[in-house]
Amino acid sequence: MANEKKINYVILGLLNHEPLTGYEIKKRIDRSLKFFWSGSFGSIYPALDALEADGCVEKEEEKSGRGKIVYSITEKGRTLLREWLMKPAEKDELRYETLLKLFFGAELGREGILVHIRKFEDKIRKELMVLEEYTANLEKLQGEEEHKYYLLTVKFGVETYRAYLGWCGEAKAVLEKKDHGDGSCG
Amino acid sequence: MANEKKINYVILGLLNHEPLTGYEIKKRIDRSLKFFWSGSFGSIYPALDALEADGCVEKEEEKSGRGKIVYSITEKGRTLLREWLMKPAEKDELRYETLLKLFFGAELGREGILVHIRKFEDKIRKELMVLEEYTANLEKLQGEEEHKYYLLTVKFGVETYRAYLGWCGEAKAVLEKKDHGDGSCG
DNA sequence: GAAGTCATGTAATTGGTTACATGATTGA
DNA sequence: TCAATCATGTAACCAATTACATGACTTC
Repeated sequence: MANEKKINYVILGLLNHEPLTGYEIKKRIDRSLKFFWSGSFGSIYPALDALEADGCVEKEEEKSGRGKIVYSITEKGRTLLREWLMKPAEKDELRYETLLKLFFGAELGREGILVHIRKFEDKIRKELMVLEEYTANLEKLQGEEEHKYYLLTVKFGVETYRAYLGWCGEAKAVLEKKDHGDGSCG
Repeated sequence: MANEKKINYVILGLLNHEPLTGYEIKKRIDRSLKFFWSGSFGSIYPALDALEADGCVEKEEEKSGRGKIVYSITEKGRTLLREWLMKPAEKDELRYETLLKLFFGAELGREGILVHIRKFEDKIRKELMVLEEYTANLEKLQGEEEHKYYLLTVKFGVETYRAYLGWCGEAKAVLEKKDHGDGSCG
């Protein structure tokens, strides 16, 4: 009941918008929550079972076709979701291996670190383009209450990614300066 | 040997700078890596044992006083660290419960979401002040190669946190507009 | 008919945290 | 003397991922 598996709330939150299969839940996570949350099939399916046993969701098995299992939220589930939403967020956590390597950069040296930064920059640039596309689409499509909140999370992504790119430029400038060497000129 | 416990590299990276006790390693993590990495005693002490058994670190037990155990890195450890540093970063991951709640904000409503955003803003504002202090100190103290990389990670934090605060302002503006209600005026 | 996606699930593992237990040293 | 911090460690737990297994439907 009151366990703290966040995947439960992710599922309830998504089902609160529309009935979905486990597979579709996974897709939603990978598309819309991707940059601030994740979840695997290995956690989704067992969580759906548990939520159903608990009466928080209901399942409907399709008789024809592939026999997919569509879940929808119950009143009990909605209450649980609402209770969780009202509680303060417990953990906002960033875990960037790139920064960890950068922190220990003295052992690797300037050039090696630049490789990491350029790779990071590329990845962010691509993801930013996607998020900017989302922004444009969502801004056209305003109206539904839900879209407003979705758009805010996307804008969060856009602004932090822009800051990342600004930082990448700065970091490269610092490291590409050749005036005080690290022994590389022979 | 080739297991992927990141805590091993955190420890090796820190010991590469200076010999430390397990307790001091924990302090370093909580002070300097805090905003992009974490680690508990429950992972540090066992990892130190394993690294020692592996010949990657050496321990020296203080005979007098508290009998603390000071670890230092070996050549093998340094090699392992260097190998890891050269590999591309595998995972840069952000997991913000605040954004998750925001995403499902339609169920909670405007006021509830504003509470989360204000709390988030406060936390970030405080952390930003700390990071800005670090920046000032590190900029004075330039010279050591290590400080340059440390400073870059701090600057990353400063710029992303500033972007967060900018976004908070924008988000509050969107949600505080009272013109299109959510049923709150009776 | 092959590749790709849709679709559901399980078992083993993992990397880590939390909570607990213990005790020495330091400083008000 | 009392609280805070220094200091080391372990056992229980935990949420989640990875890898695997299976098979139906769709599209070229």
